[in-house]
Amino acid sequence: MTSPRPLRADAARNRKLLLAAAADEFDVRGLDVSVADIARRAGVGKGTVFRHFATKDDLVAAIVLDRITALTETGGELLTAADAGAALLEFLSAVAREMQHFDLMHLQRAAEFDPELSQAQERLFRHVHALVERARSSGAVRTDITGADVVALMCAPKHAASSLPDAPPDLWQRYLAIIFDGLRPAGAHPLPQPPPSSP
Amino acid sequence: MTSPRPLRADAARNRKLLLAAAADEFDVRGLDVSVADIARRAGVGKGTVFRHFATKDDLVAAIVLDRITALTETGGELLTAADAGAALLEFLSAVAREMQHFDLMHLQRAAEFDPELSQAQERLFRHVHALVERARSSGAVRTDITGADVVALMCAPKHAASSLPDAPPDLWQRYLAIIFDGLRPAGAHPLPQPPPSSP
DNA sequence: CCATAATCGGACCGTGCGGTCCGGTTACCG
DNA sequence: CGGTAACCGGACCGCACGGTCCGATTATGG
Repeated sequence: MTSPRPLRADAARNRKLLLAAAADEFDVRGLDVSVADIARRAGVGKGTVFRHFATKDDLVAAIVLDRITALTETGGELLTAADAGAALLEFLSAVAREMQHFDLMHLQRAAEFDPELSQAQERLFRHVHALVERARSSGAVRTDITGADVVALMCAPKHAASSLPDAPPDLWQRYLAIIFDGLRPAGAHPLPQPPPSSP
Repeated sequence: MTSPRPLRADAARNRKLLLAAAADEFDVRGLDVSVADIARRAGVGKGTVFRHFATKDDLVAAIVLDRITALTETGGELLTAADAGAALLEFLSAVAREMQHFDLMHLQRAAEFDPELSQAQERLFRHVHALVERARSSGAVRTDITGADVVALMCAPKHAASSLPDAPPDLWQRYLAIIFDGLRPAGAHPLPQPPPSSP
């Protein structure tokens, strides 16, 4: 795809270092760490960053693309699991684990001008819809929610947990459990507002 | 408190214009609109902004303080409502309506160096705890959640809704309903992870 | 081992931000 | 109505960021 020439050895190594450093830094300190910081963390000059990724946005796009792809794969495997409800829960756990500080808003904005990322996003959302559909028809989740609803709520557990200072790193599991209980059919109350149509 | 001298007429007017313009701009375009934009929107020079609010953070603190205070008042009134469960739901609706783009993380960071804001936050959280306690002992919400859990989840509905592009402005009601169903005792599954201790 | 082409890295640039300053203006008070 | 103190606003400053450039360096193929 993007390999008209086999990268030189040190170049390939630096690229990996950069991706790792950037992923780390983004996860810990948010999306607006400076490129200089990332370069320093990778033990590399700032110019090297821009040789590999023309712009900072390209760098975050590369990382997000990796994670989206990984999640899509996970979702694909879970599509054939026996327990559809457990599969959906497992998938949402994977999202929380993988997405750290990236939430949908960032993804949407990044995908807006990157067709590759946009396609990856679409593939992921298609899997979410399928997982939800299976869980719905198996009776594991209520029938009045849609895939788009789950997409919207996907990042909520992680976000809720990290909005508290000094939160233990696994607290998101608690909020995923609460939200997932809200998705179950048992004791469900009718929902106001129609489901969103977009994704 | 902060009135050693009664503000001059035009100064008071400009201050109000500024607060309104800033609140608007923050809600629509997020927390990082430039001070210059806010000034222009208020029909005022940039210097005037800094005369009224020594720093940009002070400006957002003033707005957040207003909203926190309003929410605290709402919470206080709801504490004497007949239906404790409905009161909690109503309160969470008020939060979603009032908080727009401000989530807890911003609040925490702003409160860190502003004792007044920090106290206001504490008062608000105390009311949340009380509302949750009442709802719990009336059987409206499950017994294994705490006030801190609700604090963490407070901003989730709005955040989930606004993570979708082209979402209708009231979509948060749908996600509040889902999450609130997750807080009910009916069909609740045991929760992993202990509740957070912090707020 | 050398020629060469690709890569490296840090000095450098433009921009836009938060924040300061001061001459001109305007509201208050006697 | 005049003196004065407060306020207004925009020119200005320093800084940090994303992004560029080019001389030094290094991996690679013959």
